[in-house]
Amino acid sequence: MNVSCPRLDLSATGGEKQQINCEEKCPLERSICGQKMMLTPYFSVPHLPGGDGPCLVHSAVLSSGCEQRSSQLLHSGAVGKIAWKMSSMALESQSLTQKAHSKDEGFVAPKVTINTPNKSFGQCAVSVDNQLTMGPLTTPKKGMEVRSVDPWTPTSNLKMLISAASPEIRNREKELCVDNDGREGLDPSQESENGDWKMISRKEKSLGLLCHKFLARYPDHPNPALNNDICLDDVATELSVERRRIYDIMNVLESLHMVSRSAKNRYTWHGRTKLAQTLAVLKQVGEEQRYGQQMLHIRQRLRDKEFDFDGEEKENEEVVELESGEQGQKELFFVELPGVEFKAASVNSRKDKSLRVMSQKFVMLFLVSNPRVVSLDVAAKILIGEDQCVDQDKNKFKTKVRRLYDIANVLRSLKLIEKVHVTEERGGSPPLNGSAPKNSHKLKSSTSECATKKKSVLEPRALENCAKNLFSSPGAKRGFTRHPSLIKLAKSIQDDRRKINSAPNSPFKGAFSDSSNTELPNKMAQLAAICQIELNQESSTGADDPKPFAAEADPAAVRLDPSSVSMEPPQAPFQTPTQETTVNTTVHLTPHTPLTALPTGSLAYIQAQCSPLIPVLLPQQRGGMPYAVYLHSSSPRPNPLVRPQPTSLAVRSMTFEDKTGQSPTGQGTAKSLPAFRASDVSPLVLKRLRSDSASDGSPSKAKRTDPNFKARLKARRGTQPLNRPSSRALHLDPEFVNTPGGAVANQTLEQSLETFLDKEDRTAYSDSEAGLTPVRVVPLTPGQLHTETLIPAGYLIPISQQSLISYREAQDAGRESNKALTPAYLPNTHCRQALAQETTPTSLRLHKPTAASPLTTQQAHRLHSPSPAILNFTLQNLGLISDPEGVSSMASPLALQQRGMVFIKPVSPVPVQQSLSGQPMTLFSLQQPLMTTPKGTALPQHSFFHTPVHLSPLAAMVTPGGQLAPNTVYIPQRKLDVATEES
DNA sequence: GCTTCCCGCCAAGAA
DNA sequence: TTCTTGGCGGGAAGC
Repeated sequence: MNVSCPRLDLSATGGEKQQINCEEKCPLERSICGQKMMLTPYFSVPHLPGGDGPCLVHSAVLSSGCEQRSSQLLHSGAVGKIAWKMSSMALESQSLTQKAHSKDEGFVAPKVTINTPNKSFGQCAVSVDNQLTMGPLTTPKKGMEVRSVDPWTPTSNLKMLISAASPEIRNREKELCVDNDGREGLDPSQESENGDWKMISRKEKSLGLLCHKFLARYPDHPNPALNNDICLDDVATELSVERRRIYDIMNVLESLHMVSRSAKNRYTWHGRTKLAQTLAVLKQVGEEQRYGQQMLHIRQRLRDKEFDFDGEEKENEEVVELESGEQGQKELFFVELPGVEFKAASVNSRKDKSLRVMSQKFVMLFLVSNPRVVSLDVAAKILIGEDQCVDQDKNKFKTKVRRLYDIANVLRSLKLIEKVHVTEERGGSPPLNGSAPKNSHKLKSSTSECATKKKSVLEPRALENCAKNLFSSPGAKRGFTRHPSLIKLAKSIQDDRRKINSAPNSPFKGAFSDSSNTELPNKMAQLAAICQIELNQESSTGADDPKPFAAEADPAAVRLDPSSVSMEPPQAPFQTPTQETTVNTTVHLTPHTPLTALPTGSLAYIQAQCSPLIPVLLPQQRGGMPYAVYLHSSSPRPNPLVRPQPTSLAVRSMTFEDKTGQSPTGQGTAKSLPAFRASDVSPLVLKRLRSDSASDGSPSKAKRTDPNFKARLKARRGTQPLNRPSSRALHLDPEFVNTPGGAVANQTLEQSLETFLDKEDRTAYSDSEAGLTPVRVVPLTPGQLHTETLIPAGYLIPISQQSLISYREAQDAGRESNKALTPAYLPNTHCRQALAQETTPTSLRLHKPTAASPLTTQQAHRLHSPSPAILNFTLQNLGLISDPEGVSSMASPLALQQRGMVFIKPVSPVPVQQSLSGQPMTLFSLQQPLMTTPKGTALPQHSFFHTPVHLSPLAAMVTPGGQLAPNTVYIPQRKLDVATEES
């Protein structure tokens, strides 16, 4: 059967945006809709709420079909400062062959076509046939829906993709196939009668999966010249769902301007062509709405609750939250894009509660939050506040959360956000008094989450990681971490580790076995040393260290996937403008940072960036997309910038990464902060904010062991925010805005950002001098992951090669920009040159440019060398990186030992330099001591394996005074925890 | 027990 | 009046 639907082949329109009469062009369409469709002309001018006028700032390049070219220009560095690269998920690029192929061509027709020569004529594959024979489609009635299981339909293709990606679903699909053998054509209602439909797992009927199916039908970048019309009836029929569900999807997609309502029951598919533009606009609007501010308030309240053991406080806080939420907040309606006419049916009647509006607001929260982790709870509160609902009750909150789940699921399908495990970083207040955390259920939830979800990725280590989380959680009561049963568990885990380490492929087997016996005591002794070191360091550098703003994670976070917008495989070594803008920022490594060589590996010790995660790069896996596996480190990490130690609570969360590659801090926060300090903000609020940030600089757990430090901490207690991610957190992917248009669109934002950054840094300094921790000092680098709050436990985070490369570029640019910076700004820059190429530990084989290669050697390194960002990220997480001015004591080999993290080559010892010549290097995650409470000062190093390497960034990093030592240094190593993707 | 979110009722509004 | 749209919350699956 070959159904030729003009909807899929309207190239005859010549690319003109014109009114298309279905009756003329599409017999099928005629029979289906018989109505005119208007391809959206891009003329109208949006009026952004709170804005002074039309928001055309971000619309310059994007719109209609110029994106592709713009993208190329941006990637080549010819245009703009921000290159929103379209990276792709390996899955997408590999599986969606048709889609990817289409993308390569720039524009493609909607994949609605069902051209299935081999299609079987089973009863189950009848959607199109039925359309042809049934005449005009009407609203599907219950029982009329047909399950489209034809293997050659787009939906089936999607199923294949999903099946390939998920063994669980694959198995389920197999079962379904078996079931359908005898009952093909059964519609959901019929199956329901038979019980089959209801037997289908709830997950398989999820809105996210449905959205996946829906998205698989259409290209990311449709040719505007073609008819990209969407008939809801068709979709509902072919996806075998009720239209109600389709509305949910469409509303969210509409909020992102991926679709636009063209007529009743009809939408026009825009794909991701406008996504970047939309996100840029939303970001701007979000900043205007001061969502970041509101989130801070709410988070602060939540943190206050944590410290307040009086449950009655809750009600009062609710009121305050509402007030704060209403503060300075303007009523926000649907944000339109230039040229996008909004035709929602009930836009005027329900817009305030519309799912699309909620979706936009939700996305805004990600865009303006730093880190881009948004708690559903917080989001719900904000949304409720906007609704001016004073008498909010739990029901309303629950309803809001339900809707947010719906939205989040769709956004996840779009790969704009993703759920992540977030370690509960209870920054604030280490229970010095030994009191138990108020939120014990969260602890349970976290651990449960860890035990279950991490299992899928790191199953062998699931329990271990959970235990590590427990021990690494500063927020958790220490007494708990010392509980004998946990210690016993830790030992058990260590035994397991020994077994793993004793594996034949472990190059350090002997060393580890030797040290295993004394490992625990030694580590504890080391921890004590760390306490002292960090305390000293804090004294010397103290508040000068850049601190992430609003680092606390909320209970449920979503994260934007770097590949969400892009379908292109990461490849280009071009520097993104966005990253260039971050040159002045402190080097903040994230899993999304480039795996480039370390030509100038600027390494900085960012105390606040310490996280319990040990990122392990898994380069070039899955279609060339490197992944980072985050393993929780159990070691006590000095984390002055972040709110104290994360509790070991790894709660399920979602991250929404900023795909703009822009630092949330740098933009959302930076831009919002000035307003914060404006006169319209009460001193109390400002103080709270500062105190909030102060928590970012909260001492590590190790520090807390110091009596003096405890006293200091105690004095500050109550003002320190909890860096505790909520159980419902979403994280926006840094790259989600990484689209060409977005780059241009955000250019303006970026330009204005630097001014704020400088301001903020200065302020931070003054705050530090005043005894307050700077609100925000760490401008995040593109694609960076806010480690202190965003701690995906056990997730494989795809790393865009592009972003990685971009990071390198950003660093380079950053160094140059730093030269021009005022001295006041420099201290917070934390960028330092290093003998990158010679010393960079790498997990990637260096690319040797050929004569024909247009790439320079440096570029080649950028492409294939390990990213300093990764290194920084890791080291920062481990607290091993020191800033140029910082005390170098932390960066001693001992510190490395204590952190238990090291970059090593499979064949060790070998100078890193050699590895750079083409030999692959592997990044290993070394296990951390489970015991987090340092009790001794003895620092036995003999138990550690040392890998002599030539001076590396690592070595340079650990060199006191920031001086590069031209000597080979020994990198202490501990147990090997070979983190592979399979692990 | 809590989180997550599917499901479908039913109301508002458009046709 | 019919149909579209989608707000809303019960309640169950899943953890």
